[in-house]
Amino acid sequence: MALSIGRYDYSLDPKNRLSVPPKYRETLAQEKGRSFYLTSGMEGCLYLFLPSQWEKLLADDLKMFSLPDKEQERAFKRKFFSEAVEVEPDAQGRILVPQYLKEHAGLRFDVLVQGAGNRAEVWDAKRWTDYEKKMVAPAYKKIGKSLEI
Amino acid sequence: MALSIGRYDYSLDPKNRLSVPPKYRETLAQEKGRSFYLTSGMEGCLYLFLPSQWEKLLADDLKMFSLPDKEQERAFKRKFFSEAVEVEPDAQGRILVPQYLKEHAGLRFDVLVQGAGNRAEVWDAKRWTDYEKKMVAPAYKKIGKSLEI
DNA sequence: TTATTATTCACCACTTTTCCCCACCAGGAG
DNA sequence: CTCCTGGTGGGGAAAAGTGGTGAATAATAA
Repeated sequence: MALSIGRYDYSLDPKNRLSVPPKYRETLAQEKGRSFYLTSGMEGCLYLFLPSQWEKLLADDLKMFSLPDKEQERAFKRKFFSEAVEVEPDAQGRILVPQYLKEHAGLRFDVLVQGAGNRAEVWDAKRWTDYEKKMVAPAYKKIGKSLEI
Repeated sequence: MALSIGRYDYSLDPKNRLSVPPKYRETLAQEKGRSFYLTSGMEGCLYLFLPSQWEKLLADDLKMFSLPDKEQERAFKRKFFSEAVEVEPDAQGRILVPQYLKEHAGLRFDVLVQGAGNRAEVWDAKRWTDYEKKMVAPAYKKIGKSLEI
């Protein structure tokens, strides 16, 4: 399965359109579906999945949906499915970001699209730099002691 | 089978007509039946099924409803099925919400139609935000920690 | 039964939003 | 320089959301 890597700078235009890196679009063209799956992510970003990545997520990770407490399970599913959308790039390779996801990620004008392995992530530029300073750098230093690579 | 995802804002008009998202209507058009199935749901919302989703519910021998207490199970099934209606969208893509279901979900003017996997759900806007604060956020926090995403 | 009132539903109409397409500009390669 | 690719902006056609009217049907009263 295709791995999402790399970092790309884009701008979100007044119509909430966001360019997707050509490499991702190429990969998309080789897959069955024609749309990405966009949804809210942790730490205030958005997750962007290829169809194959999305399928895998549903098949593997979400087994944990089955919990003893069905009430909580419903609550989690509601958030998960309601915030996800299918987004098909236009002829220029741009996807449309729904208003509620734009707000979730605090997207303004400068936006980052970056690979994160089994998905890509969409970040507001400022939010990313803040997050990197506060979380990524310290964590990198700390967990380095127990990582093999 | 079609997975219901995404979030859409609509208004319930004075005649209790409610728009259905175009994507759901497209899917409906590709299925055998021409009607959705609408009934009362848990936590004060309404469930909206595509024909295929509804069929699956019945085909799985109704195991979704299974409870330790069989009398309670019967009681719940009775409510679920007696309150279910077939609703066919009109030329503008709106369905008619029966008065008793409107009351069950406390629908006022601002209404949400959102995907929940094996169904879509109809929520009063205010009721959803309250539910999200009280139930969704805690569940997400709890379950999210163990998820890889 | 008939007349009258209420309700439903198909159709029409208006406004806003969406989205498809074209155009422009910048940077890099040939 | 010229061609090509990729990012960005905008205009206009089409679709979507919403409200309303009137005919057909049902319900009720005389």
